[in-house]
Amino acid sequence: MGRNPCCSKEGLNRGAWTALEDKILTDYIKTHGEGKWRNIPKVAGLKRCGKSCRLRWLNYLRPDIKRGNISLDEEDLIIRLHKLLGNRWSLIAGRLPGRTDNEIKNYWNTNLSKKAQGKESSQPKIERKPMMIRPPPPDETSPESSGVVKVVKANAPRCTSGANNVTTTPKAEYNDTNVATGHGPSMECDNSVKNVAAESESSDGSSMLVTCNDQILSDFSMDFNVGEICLSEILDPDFTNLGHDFDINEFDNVTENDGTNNGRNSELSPFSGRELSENWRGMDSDFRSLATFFESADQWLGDDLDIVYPS
DNA sequence: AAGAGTAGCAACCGCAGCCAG
DNA sequence: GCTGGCTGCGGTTGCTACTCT
Repeated sequence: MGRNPCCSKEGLNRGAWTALEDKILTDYIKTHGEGKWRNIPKVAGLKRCGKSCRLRWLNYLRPDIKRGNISLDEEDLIIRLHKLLGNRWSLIAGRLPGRTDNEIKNYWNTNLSKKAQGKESSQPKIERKPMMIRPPPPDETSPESSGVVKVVKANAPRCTSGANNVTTTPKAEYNDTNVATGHGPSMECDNSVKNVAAESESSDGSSMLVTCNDQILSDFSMDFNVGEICLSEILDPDFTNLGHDFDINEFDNVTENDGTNNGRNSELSPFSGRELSENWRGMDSDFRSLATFFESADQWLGDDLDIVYPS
C-alpha cells in the first residue's frame, strides 16, 4: 500500500524551468510567502509539481542565494564540515550563507570528493566557463555578509558532562545568527564581549569561558568537563604537554553514555566522541572551527549548552 | 571540423520525519 | 497508537557545455 504521489504527473511540465515559470513562482511567493508548496501549482497556475516549485525556489529563485564560484574559504569550510558531519548537505549549507545544499552537494561530488580521497590529479585543473543553462538570476544583490562573527558570549555555568558527574545545567539560549558565517574575512570582538565573558567566569563560577583579543583568533579558552577532561585543555595546542595522558576513549565515554537525563543523547549527536576528538584536534584553532564546534556541540549537548551569540 | 568523452549543474525521485486528525 | 498529508533531505539522472583526439 503505497503512498499517493506528491502530485499527478499528468499534464505537468518537467525539465528546465522557463523564465515565465520562474516569474510566476517568484511573484506568487512574494505575495503569499513560502510554504504550502502543494497548493502553489493550483493557485499560481503553474504546471509544475509542488516539490519542483519548492526546489526551484530554494535552489535558484530565492533572493538571498549567492552566485559565483565557491571561494577557497568556503571550500575549506565545506571540507571541514563534511569531515565532521558527513553528507548532511543541508546542515553544511546552513553554515554557508547563500549556498544551497544542492550546490554544495554538487560541488562536493564534482570537486571535493576527489580531493578528500587524495585522488586529485596533481595537474592544475582547467577552469571551465560556467554553463549557460540558467538565465540571469532575478536578483543579483549579493547578500554576502561581511562575514563578521560576533564572538560568543559565554554565560553558561559549568557544563559538566562526566558520565558519573551530572550536575545541573541551565537552559540554553542560542541565537544562531552569525555563527554560520564563520568563514568571513574578519572577526569582530569587542570589549563588552570580553567583559561579559569575564564576569560570567567570576560571578557565577562558570567555567565555560570564551575570550579573545583583536589579533589572536585562537586565543580562547572554553571549559566544560568531558569526563575527566576540560575542553580547553583539548583545544590547547600544547595539550599533550600539559601532563595529560590523553585517552581518546574519554570522548566515547561521554557520547555513548545515555544514562543521564541532562539532555545529552548520543543518538542525537552527529558524531561519535572519537570523531569529535579526532576531528577537533585536526582543526586549526581558528574561529571558523570554533563556530563549527559550537554548532555541533549545541546538537550534542542540547540543553546543557548555553551559548549566546550577540546580534 | 566533427565526433567522443568528460565535467558541471539543475532537476527529479524516493524515502523518512513530523504533525495533525 | 494509527494513518495520511506535507515537507525536507540525500542520492541519482539527464542535459548542456567544454575538452580532447
